[in-house]
Amino acid sequence: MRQDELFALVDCNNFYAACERVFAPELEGKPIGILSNNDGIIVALSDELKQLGINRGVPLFKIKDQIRKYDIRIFSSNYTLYGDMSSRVMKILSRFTPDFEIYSIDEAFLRLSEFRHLDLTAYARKIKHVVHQWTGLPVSIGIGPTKTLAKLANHVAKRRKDLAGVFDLTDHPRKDNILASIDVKRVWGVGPQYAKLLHRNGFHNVLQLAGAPRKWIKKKMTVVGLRTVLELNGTSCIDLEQDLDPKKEIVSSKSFGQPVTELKDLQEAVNSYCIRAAQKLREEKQVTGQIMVYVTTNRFKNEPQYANYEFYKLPLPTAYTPDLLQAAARILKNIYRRGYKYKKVGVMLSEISPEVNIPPDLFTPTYLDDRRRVIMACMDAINHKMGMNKLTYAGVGTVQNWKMKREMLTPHYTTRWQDLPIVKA
DNA sequence: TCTGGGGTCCTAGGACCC
DNA sequence: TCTGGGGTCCTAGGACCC
Repeated sequence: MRQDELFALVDCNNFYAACERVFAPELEGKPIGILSNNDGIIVALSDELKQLGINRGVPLFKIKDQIRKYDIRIFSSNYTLYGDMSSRVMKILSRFTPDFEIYSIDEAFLRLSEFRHLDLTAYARKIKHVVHQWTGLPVSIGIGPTKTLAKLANHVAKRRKDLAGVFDLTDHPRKDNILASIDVKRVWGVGPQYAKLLHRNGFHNVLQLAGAPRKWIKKKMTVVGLRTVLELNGTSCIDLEQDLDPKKEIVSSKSFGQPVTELKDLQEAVNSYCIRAAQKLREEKQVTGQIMVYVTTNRFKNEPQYANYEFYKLPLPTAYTPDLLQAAARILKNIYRRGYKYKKVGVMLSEISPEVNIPPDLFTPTYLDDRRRVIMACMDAINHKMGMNKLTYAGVGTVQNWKMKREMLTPHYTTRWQDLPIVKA
């Protein structure tokens, strides 16, 4: 716990919508919505779209009328584009301090404790300016003595237009008034459930939450909630996480573009997610000791429902795709029931550990010491060079009835030569 | 017709052991 | 009538994040 820290949270405004806009300037001023996988719900909105009263999470089909009426521009999510723009932003931020944490695709925490002699608001304005100039993306920056307060300052920076996107909450003369004007649900770490609980018990604004009895908070919101309250009071409990620690589980799952009933189609989808999960595993130089597969029908539909899952412990930790495909196929056969319309299947790898830690086995060759690892490395190298899944397994099928919907996808402007934008003189 | 995907952390409670 | 106690490990579930 420390009292003398200073953090900035840099957050790209409406990141996905802004990325689309960078390469299609005619979208300036237009309401924009970005869809989830399968084009199901709105996951990101431009300010113009928010002003129309549309919220994150609303299903596309529910706003069809408004789309026509207000000329709303809708896009499928283009993660290749967003990922590439994100790494550009992060690279720029790293020039301003080596002491920073990439928190999500569009956010980073910067430790500014060593910069306290500077005018931090001016410094943040400069960061904002450079990011915008070099990438075309607008960001907001909040500054505070803890990560939680920096997040909150960022919220204020976004909401109040007079601040021009930068706000420093540290030692602010009107800090209490500001905290008192913000609902607890805006606090990092307070989700819908805890917000309800807090409201029920008379804690409505952030100032009230900061003054809540610590014992009660710990009892009702565990140590996580307690940390949040301490952070609101200026005691830093959540440090930067710089060395990205290896993942503890890897999940690959997607809803289907249309209902799937046949085991064969489910099997293809499971195979394809399995292959993807195994690739991620090897990228991190990890092996897995346990695989889980689950299936579920569409819970929103008024038709027979079924959901099930099963774990399988692998005899030895592995990252060899065929091992996982075999295990997954066996699980799927166990849990599949004929007669249901399936909406989604998923694969989860857990008990993940670094490949160098595989225990030596006297009798069975492990993933490390036989040729399986070499084969995987070859496949990964080829796919990396030639494009995703140029080389794959017959098990993923060729028809792919389950494939997800992406009907409104923009080009891969930054990562595919043939999609490069053309400048007309 | 159409409702996302991928993560993390914490706790309670059961199983098991001595 | 009496029927321990404590430690550890595991898992499921609930909360959160973007």
